[in-house]
Amino acid sequence: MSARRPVPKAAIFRLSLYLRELERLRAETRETVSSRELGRALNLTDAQVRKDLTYFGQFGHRGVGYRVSELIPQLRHILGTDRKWNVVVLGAGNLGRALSAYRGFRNQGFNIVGLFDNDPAKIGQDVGDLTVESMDALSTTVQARDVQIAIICVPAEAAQTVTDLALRSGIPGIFNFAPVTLEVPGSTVEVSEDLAIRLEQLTFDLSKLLS
Amino acid sequence: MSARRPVPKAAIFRLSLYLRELERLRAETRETVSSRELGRALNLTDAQVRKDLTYFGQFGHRGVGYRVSELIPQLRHILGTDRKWNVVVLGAGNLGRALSAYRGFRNQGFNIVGLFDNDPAKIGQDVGDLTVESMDALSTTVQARDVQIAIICVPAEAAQTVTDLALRSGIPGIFNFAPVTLEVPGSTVEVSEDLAIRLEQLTFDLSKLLS
DNA sequence: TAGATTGTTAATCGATTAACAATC
DNA sequence: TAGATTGTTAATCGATTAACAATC
Repeated sequence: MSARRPVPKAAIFRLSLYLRELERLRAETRETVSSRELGRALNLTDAQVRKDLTYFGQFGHRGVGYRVSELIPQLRHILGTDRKWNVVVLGAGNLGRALSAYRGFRNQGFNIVGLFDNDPAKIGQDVGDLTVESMDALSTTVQARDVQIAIICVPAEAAQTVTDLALRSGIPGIFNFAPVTLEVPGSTVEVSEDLAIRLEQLTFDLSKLLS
Repeated sequence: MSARRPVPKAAIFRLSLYLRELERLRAETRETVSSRELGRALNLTDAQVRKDLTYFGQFGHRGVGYRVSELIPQLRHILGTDRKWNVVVLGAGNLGRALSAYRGFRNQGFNIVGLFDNDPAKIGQDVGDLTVESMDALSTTVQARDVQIAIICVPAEAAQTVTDLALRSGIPGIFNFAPVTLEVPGSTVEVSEDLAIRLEQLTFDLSKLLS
């Protein structure tokens, strides 16, 4: 393992954008694409595209560009989406139920294998092809179904408790939608998404625009 | 208007985190908070907290810290959440229906005033206190209900078309959940959120952790 | 070959952190 | 007053961009 210079977090994000665009190009049966063209489609410079890719290897062909069908599996491998991930959704409110059924996840190799809630009124309800289970059953399910990711969709007050439960159950990855900063140990991975905050990024610009 | 040094985009995002944390502190009836403490709660340095705030003014009190009930309205004003925003949701699939009913938005001053879809089978359906309307009715609604924001929840293929329709209808702000890079004129504001990509940021780290 | 385009180094730009005088 | 903590400048760090030799 070489002493790897650190890869900017923003570069990882762009890798996903490249992959998304490449899959679009493949659907159009495009065979190659240059860094210039890829950048143009995503509002990035060609230098940025090449730099991001070379953090991980040499994927291009001088004078030619990048072969679409060659680069796609490479990016998938880097991003870890060349395999299946088993996911549980914790919290069966509006958002939890929607994400459980979201095709955007299922298409990308994420299997939603369980939906959990503490509310007795919700337990037993069917949501798509899932049935809401009790949080108490989480630990058993994680072992039985080899779960790697928990999507947290409970209210802010419950998020840390539910996260702790998920981690104790052996789930290493947390995708948090609750509007709270979670404390997780370094041996686990956490990504947070606060949709209201994202909307505030919009209103910040909008306020200036409309004033 | 002074020649304002540019504010990092990341700083705007953190402003929202400060606001969220301050509201939590206020619920606990805390009166003041220091930059050190605020940073600790959010995994940031105290210098970062102070720097971010001073992009917009002098809100603190030397020797004391920041008064919670004083800073909250200041941040709300900066972020544009000291007013109501009227929002329509375009696309009444799983995600669109969930976001239409999402309390996390409603609580923050976002009024969802319409839910639209092109599918005749969906038009007329009730979703919470909304009824799905035809996309054709969008333009009329925007004028009647003074809409500033459209949340795009249609499939990738339809997103640009629906966005163009929203912009033509006079909506200046686009919050896009479709997995596609939109083209919008500079006179409008756009924020994109690809949930599958966010999940890939998690699997990138997770792959390394589990290998 | 000539033209195109990568991979990579060096230069630039921007954001974060450290340090400390101001001051409550 | 002494202790705490801000606001701000300067130093550091990191990320982006420009430039170009390598090469298909």
